[in-house]
Amino acid sequence: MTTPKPPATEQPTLRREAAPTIRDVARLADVSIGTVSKALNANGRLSAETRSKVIRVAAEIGYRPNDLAQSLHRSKSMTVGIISNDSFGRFTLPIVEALEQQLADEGIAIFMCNATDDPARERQHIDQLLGKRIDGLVVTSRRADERSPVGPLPAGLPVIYVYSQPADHAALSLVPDDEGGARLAIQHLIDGGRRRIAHITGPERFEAVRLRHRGYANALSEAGLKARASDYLSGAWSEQWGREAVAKLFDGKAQVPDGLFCGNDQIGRGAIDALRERGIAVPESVAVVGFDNWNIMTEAARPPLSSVDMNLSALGREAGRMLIAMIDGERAAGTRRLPCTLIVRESSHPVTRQPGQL
Amino acid sequence: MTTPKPPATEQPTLRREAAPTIRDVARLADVSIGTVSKALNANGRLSAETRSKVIRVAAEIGYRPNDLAQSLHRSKSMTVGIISNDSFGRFTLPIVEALEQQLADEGIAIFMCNATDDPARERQHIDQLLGKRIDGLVVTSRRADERSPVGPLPAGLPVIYVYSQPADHAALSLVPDDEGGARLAIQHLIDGGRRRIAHITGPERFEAVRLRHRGYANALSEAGLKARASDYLSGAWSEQWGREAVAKLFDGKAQVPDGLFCGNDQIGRGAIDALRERGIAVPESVAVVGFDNWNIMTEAARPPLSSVDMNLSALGREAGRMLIAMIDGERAAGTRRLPCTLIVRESSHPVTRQPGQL
DNA sequence: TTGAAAGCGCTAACAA
DNA sequence: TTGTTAGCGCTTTCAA
Repeated sequence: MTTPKPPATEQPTLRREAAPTIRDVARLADVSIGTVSKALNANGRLSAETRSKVIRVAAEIGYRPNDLAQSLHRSKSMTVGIISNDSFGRFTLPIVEALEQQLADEGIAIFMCNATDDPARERQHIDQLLGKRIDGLVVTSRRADERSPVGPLPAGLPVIYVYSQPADHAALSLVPDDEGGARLAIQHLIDGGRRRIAHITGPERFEAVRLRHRGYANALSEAGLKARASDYLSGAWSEQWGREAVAKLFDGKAQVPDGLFCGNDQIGRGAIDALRERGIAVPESVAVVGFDNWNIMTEAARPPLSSVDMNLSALGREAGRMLIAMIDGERAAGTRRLPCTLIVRESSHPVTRQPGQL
Repeated sequence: MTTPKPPATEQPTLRREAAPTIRDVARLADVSIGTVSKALNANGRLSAETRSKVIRVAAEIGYRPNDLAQSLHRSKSMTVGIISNDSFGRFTLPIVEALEQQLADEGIAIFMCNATDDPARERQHIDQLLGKRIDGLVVTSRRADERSPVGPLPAGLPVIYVYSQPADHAALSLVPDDEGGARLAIQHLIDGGRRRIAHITGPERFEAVRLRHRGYANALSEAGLKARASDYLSGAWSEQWGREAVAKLFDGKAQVPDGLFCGNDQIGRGAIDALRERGIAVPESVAVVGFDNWNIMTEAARPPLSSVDMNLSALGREAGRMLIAMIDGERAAGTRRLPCTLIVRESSHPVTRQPGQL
């Protein structure tokens, strides 16, 4: 006999089963929905018996409250957005990582958005994030320079720029203290007995280049040393530029530097390579310090390269802390510069005495 | 006279204004909520007049539908999670970037989670993501090897492992075709006239090492060339190992290779450095090819290093495509290997003729 | 063409 | 101690 009803239209696709709801728990535990809520959120007073029964049933069927529904009610989504106007890279990464950890501990999830230098994409992402009712926004960048502020954003939405600064300085911005980092490097070189220190760095359109140069110049003059104009070389952020700059400083020169402060580790590594190829001993004749503490570079250099660490993880952690505070209602604005740290490796060991010796 | 009611408790904190709701639009446009919904979603039939009025009002007050509420209704959150059991690094990044772009185009946002080798943190993240009712999950890793599957996950939740494989092979996994990539490199070296090709690579506990070695060995034997056991050197993924391996292969040897296939670009660069320091011309005497096409390494090498590109962006894009398909109900499982590409640079230019010449 | 209302899953205030 | 219910903001069906 023929089937009276049409055959069930069986999908070849896997139908995703609906997640259990609080209603399911209530039915199975034979209590009301309100009771389940109380039991699971441990708020109202409830008999221990009922509570444990509800908890058991919930665990059995793998019940997990729907955050979407909760958020709708609490008008707090427990999510934040992080948007990069440049793709996530070497600098952004440690920041995001630390930030993520910090926020995860508070139960806040992160939406990751990348708008590679495309304002339209950025706008689109912001829109989407606002639709998702994020509780806060973090803006990062590949370089710490100023950028046009994101927006427009609803008033009161906590926003933090990390490794990035809004041109209008209206929001909180967390960046490394480049100038202080440079000072650390120079002070260290001076302490190691170096007296003529050159600075090989990147393009001057980078604020970091200007700030590090300032730190270099100030630290030198405070130590009574001269910062000669010819000892400052601005070029590309590359190993090749490091090598070229060494050629400029050393080839056919009677007076040469005994210390090199490089604007990043690639330049530093190029410089070390160039010095070695000239038979100039590092650190005996010339000490070299880089910037970024990018271990791929610092540890592959021969000898390993001392470098200034921007403590980007700390920057990320601080961003997380601040964002949480701001979500709780605190206000903050302006640029905050967090300290760098010097990591000493062989390339800048003192010439006169072993490290640790008097 | 004293104020009868207590002074308004003014918070020093910025109170975030509630976002406008559909109700606000309805009130201001003097229509019903249902009408607003119809007008904005362009579905039901409506007078053009009403529609445009609603749209205008919505724009004026900056109304943006609350995705949370929408999701609650549609039981689709338009979000996916991406979780890395290792922090997001050099390999994961291009994948995530491409994936993000792919999904953003569909209006899907990404939750980024990092559980650095901590199963408890991973579990916690998964929990959170399930609470947020993600529509899909992507698992990535710093290396493409097998890992214990994430979970338990609700049946039917689309899951893709990218640059990572679940040990149980129950889910879809997208990884680069390491073996094919190695073949490309070897074929290229052979085409360039090289006859004795050594393979310097990383630790054998990496599946990639074993697969690339297989590709190397097979490509050689298919070309009628011998893969000598002594020409296969497994060590660390470092420049230093590249240099050491060259010492082993060349120092005091009568018979030396004329081609070097390196397991990654750091090894390749170390090898090039070591060859140059021995006065062995690259590519004239020895051609070198690396793996990863990490431009920091390939372009800083002297000469620039040819390298196999794993097309991680393509991997990410494909993951995005597949994830969307799976969210739409498609099923997929098993390991899928995507092709690599060879990027030729000076380090492997043919010795007998200029490239492009017959 | 428009409005009213149920319901998505949850919380919290109030009633029993 | 437990149950009932309004409502978070939205979509959609049904009625007007």
